[in-house]
Amino acid sequence: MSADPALRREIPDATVARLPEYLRTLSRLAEDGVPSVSSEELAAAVGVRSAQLRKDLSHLGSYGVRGVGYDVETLALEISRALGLTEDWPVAIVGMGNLGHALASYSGFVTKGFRIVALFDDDPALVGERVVDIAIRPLSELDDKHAVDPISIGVIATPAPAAQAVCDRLVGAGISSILNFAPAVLAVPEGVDVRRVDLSTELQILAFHAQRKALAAGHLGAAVLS
Amino acid sequence: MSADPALRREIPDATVARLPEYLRTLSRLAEDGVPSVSSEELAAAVGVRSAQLRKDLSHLGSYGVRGVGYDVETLALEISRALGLTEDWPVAIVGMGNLGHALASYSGFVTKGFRIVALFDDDPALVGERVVDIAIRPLSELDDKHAVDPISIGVIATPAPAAQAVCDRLVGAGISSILNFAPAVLAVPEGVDVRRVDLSTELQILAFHAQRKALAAGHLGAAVLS
DNA sequence: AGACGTTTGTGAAGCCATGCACAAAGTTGA
DNA sequence: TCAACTTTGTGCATGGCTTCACAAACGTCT
Ligand SMILES: NC(=O)c1ccc[n+]([C@@H]2O[C@H](COP(=O)([O-])OP(=O)(O)OC[C@H]3O[C@@H](n4cnc5c(N)ncnc54)[C@H](O)[C@@H]3O)[C@@H](O)[C@H]2O)c1
Ligand SMILES: NC(=O)c1ccc[n+]([C@@H]2O[C@H](COP(=O)([O-])OP(=O)(O)OC[C@H]3O[C@@H](n4cnc5c(N)ncnc54)[C@H](O)[C@@H]3O)[C@@H](O)[C@H]2O)c1
Repeated sequence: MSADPALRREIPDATVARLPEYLRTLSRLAEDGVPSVSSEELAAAVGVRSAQLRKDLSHLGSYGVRGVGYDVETLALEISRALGLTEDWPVAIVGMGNLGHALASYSGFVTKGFRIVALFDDDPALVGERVVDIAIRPLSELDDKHAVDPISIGVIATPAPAAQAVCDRLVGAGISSILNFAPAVLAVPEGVDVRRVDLSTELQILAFHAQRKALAAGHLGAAVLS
Repeated sequence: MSADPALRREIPDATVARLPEYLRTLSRLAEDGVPSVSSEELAAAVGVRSAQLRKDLSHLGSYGVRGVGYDVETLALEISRALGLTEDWPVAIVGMGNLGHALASYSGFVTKGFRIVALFDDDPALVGERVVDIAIRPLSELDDKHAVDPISIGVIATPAPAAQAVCDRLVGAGISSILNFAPAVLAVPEGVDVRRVDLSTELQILAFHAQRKALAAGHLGAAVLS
């Protein structure tokens, strides 16, 4: 009678980070009418080793069939459940500048259980504007809004100097999952989860490797060999 | 006479990923006129352990002074050099939709050696439009453009189905560093570096932890104990 | 029914990253 | 000049993740 291992065991962070990619690939296969895949095929499509894929999936339970592979629909459903995507996650975006607008009008994540329910910005010029049918409100209305329609995830798309203050408000309103686009480190109480997406960091990592490649190709070592 | 260790030794990926954050924090301290920091202070500001900070920095060389700490300006410069930010990195963006526009008009990364030199989009309605003084061109002009003004880093902001084709063109033009915003796994030849930024993945990881917290708080275990 | 080929699930080993603890190295003050 | 204090740089232990390799499990074909 032991239920879903996803809810009992601990799933390693590294595995959780890969599950969305597995799910996306499985969804595409399902659309294409593919009924089942082997770990080898799926791993190739995702760009990981098959052993890693199998170990990752083993943390969710045993949904494969030996000698055959995995049923695409079943596996997709199980990953969705493990990630919590069978539930509905109301999202609020704070900071409706360039990025906030792009995020709000982005249809990509509405499809997967994430639903934008509120948009906030303190600029009077923006308050009242409607984006995808949701009116932008001042952040001071967060609590009211929150009372009517709960918010699970807060997205911060304000400039960096405002990020901590915005974060504090979100946490104060009981939101414990935050996605931060501002280049700032946020201090939050225990139990609150912050993930950061940073453009600049990604470019800098690319630059590092590009430099290494340039040095390796151009002048080996760049310095004397001795 | 052994030169800059950053160029000789291997710097662990995990360290490279943290260097941009150290650099950002150091830049802020420099602006505030802070002359030096201890590993303890800097680590606290960035949100890591001081031991980890010291080990990370030790991969670049020995730029601290025992009993004192690190000179803010010097350390910032050394990290910049290690990351390759003392050079200039010309960037091209492909796909000037919502996200592409936001990226192009984002001033945040122009400041750090990254310079947007070309914008591409195949939509005739967009071609010719100027964003931050750069005209949008069709992707077919990539090679010409490239010949005149070299491009080091390509940013893909097209829909997922077009991503692989766009990627192939970029690689064909000799670009070996790619930042991909489309939810697609890109196949590239060896030596080409691809990093992906995925909104959806980040939200799904947040959802996973939110679900775990909800289960832990609400009904411990959710299933029978036996 | 039984043998054969295929693929999963997982112990075990190896690898990398993190955290600890301290000697070495520097500063300050007497 | 020397002792006391501070902080770095690093050897070592620890823990987690990845990869290997294979027995167990399943389907298929005769
Ligand atoms: N635009 C991009 O492509 C991009 C890329 C990566 C990161 N970022 C980061 O995302 C954030 C937003 O970028 P952007 O280009 O959209 O900036 P932006 O200036 O266009 O928009 C910021 C918005 O936040 C609002 N705001 C400021 N303080 C606020 C507060 N206290 N409460 C509520 N709203 C507030 C402003 O009114 C403005 O509308 C920045 O931190 C930026 O560094 C942007
Ligand atoms: N908008 C967001 O906030 C957001 C967030 C996360 C990820 N993304 C991803 O970023 C990508 C772009 O998102 P968007 O909202 O800007 O989409 P969009 O539809 O607004 O823009 C896509 C642009 O790409 C262009 N394009 C299509 N095929 C092309 C080709 N072969 N060559 C050159 N240009 C081409 C189109 O003409 C269009 O202008 C998508 O993959 C999306 O999933 C967007």
